[in-house]
Amino acid sequence: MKPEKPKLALLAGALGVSVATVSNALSGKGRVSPELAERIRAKADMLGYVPSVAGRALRTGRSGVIGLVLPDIGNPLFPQIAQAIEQAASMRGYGVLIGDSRGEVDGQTQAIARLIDRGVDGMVVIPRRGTRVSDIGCPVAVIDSPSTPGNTVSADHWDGGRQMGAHLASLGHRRVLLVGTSPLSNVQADRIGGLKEGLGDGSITETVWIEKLEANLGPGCPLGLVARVAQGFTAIATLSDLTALRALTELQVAGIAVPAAASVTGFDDLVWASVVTPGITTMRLNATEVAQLAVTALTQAIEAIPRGELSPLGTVMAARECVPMQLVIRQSSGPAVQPSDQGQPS
Amino acid sequence: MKPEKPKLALLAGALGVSVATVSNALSGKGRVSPELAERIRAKADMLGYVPSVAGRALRTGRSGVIGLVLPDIGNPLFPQIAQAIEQAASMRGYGVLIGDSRGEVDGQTQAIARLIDRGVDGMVVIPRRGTRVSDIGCPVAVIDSPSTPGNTVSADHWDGGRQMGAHLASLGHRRVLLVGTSPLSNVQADRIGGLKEGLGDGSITETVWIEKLEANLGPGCPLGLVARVAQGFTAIATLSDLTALRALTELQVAGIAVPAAASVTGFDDLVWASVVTPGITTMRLNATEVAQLAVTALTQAIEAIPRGELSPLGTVMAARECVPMQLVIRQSSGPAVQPSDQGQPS
DNA sequence: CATTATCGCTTAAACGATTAATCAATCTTG
DNA sequence: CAAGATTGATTAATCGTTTAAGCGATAATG
Repeated sequence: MKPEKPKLALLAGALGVSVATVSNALSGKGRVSPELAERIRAKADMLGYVPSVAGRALRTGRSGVIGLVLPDIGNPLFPQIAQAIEQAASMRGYGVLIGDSRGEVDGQTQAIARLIDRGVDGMVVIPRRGTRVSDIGCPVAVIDSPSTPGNTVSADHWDGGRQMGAHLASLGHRRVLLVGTSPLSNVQADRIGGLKEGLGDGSITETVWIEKLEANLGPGCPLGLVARVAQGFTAIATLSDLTALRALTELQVAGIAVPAAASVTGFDDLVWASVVTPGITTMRLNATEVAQLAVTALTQAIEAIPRGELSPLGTVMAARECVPMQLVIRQSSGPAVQPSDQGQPS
Repeated sequence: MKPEKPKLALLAGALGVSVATVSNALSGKGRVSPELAERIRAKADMLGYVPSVAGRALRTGRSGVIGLVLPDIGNPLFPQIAQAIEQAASMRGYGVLIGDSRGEVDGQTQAIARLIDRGVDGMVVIPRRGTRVSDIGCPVAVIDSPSTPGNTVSADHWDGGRQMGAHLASLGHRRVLLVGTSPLSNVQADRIGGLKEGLGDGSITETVWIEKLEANLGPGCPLGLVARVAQGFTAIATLSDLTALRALTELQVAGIAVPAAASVTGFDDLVWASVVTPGITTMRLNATEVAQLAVTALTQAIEAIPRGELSPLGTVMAARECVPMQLVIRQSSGPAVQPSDQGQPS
């Protein structure tokens, strides 16, 4: 009538053995006869025994929880990453605690501190652009761009750019406008580099940074793409699907058909890329794999720590990894308009 | 040279008092002379003392962590909610553990179970549409629509719909196409109801459910809006900004100017609503306030539980609350085209 | 056969915080 | 002024788990 919440002592009592034996049997660590171990395990999941996280954490000094810190949770990429991290983590028996920077300047540092106070065993950090994750007191896996110094896991943004550049080049685009938000982002810098490489030497590119534009014209200002197209740019290669969306609609209302009159490409394959008309050609970021690598590296680092001590030298991480991005061709990219058509927008 | 991690015993030793006194001083519970208490507090934050979550959790039976469960983390609304919840929670000293349904059918139940096993004190759940959150073993705050039975916190989706309907009506729209994804969603049902009310009796509406459409025509299929406009519909009122985006671009490529030839409205004020051209008129969901209410109710329920026992009767919650939505007028909605213009798309 | 190993399990000591119970001293009060 | 109330601190038990150390009994060894 009163099904007590099963703890080790209860199991031990029910089977007439000591708690230590039960613990050993369930963890498979000590020396327990196979038959007894089996009986114990049976009883355990018959009673639905679940070890108390608190008790274990107190004794072992590890909480079984990792933190997830993002510069800006509002980032449209967040859901994908969060989901993938959570999945990878829970597969390894870890929980995921949210660390939010709250948009404040040094929110990242504060968020990290809060997580440490909560006793996380380690954390995955996607650093605010420009910032480095300094030596905190626990293992950290950083997700950023491969060109970030330090041990990081990331998508191969450069190669992604290269693929996209090659795609556009193969469609005959020679004058391409590159549109990003901030030059301080390692990720965006990589993508730009790759794009230029992929487009090849025969191409002319120009780069527009939205942050700078908006500093003058106010947030949400037009990007002036119509004029650019008139100047002969046949493709707008953006560094994010959000920007691509902005570009796409800006061109559409001006009556410039995409991709007939100009191509538009994005990055990351966010939700809307596939539902708008025309569908946005983009580079898919395999968040699952990135997360898997990051979490694997992180948990390994965590479990490699001897016993009871904090991470000895701060950040400990497995080798840097890099996962490829995948080109997703939709309808927003098409053959370049011929030179004869240029300069005379109807 | 070796700054040991401060625990109660260390503080006690340094001040020549007992750990109990230190504990009492810091928690303000027992009886400690004001001067001693002050000295202790000073020493505490001079040494940077942070109570061990594990120790406290073990003793008190509460972890100081709440779970956040969403049907689909991929939901574009997720970032806002997650951020707001995290903020509200950490203000009350709680951490937030992610619970992901993984898109599986009964993922929600599994996610909840995992969170409970991790020892959360309570959880905020945004239920998968159609499902009810049954009696789990801890306090729960549900975020859904007000028409959901049970104790819930939510935005006033109905009134949001009403406001939007009134807005469109005031612009002269009489034939309005309603576009949603699934009729099973309480939220969407409310919004539809509100829209019809707001539009008034003089209006003719028709509802399109994307899920059904895609079941026949495949995912990402056109919504057939061009034909609808030709039939005399002057406004497309969607139940989500994602759908609004889909509608907007579909019309744009067909050469139907928004809002000159047809208005489009959305819901939720997601990131892209403000960056596309034309900006999408939408209803802003005040995630911060909803989160605040949910977390407040939840933590109160948690802290109301006597001592050491699980929630006695399962779900305990404060009164149902409802926060208003806010109309954000942008450029995608405008005066209805006159009847004389109807039926003859140029 | 006497001595060690090995096996299978138990004892008991942590981990760090909270809190009821206790106790000595000081303060009220009739 | 003696008996009780109050104050300010301490003692010790407890939460549930892990794990080093201990201890008979059986098996291996010279």
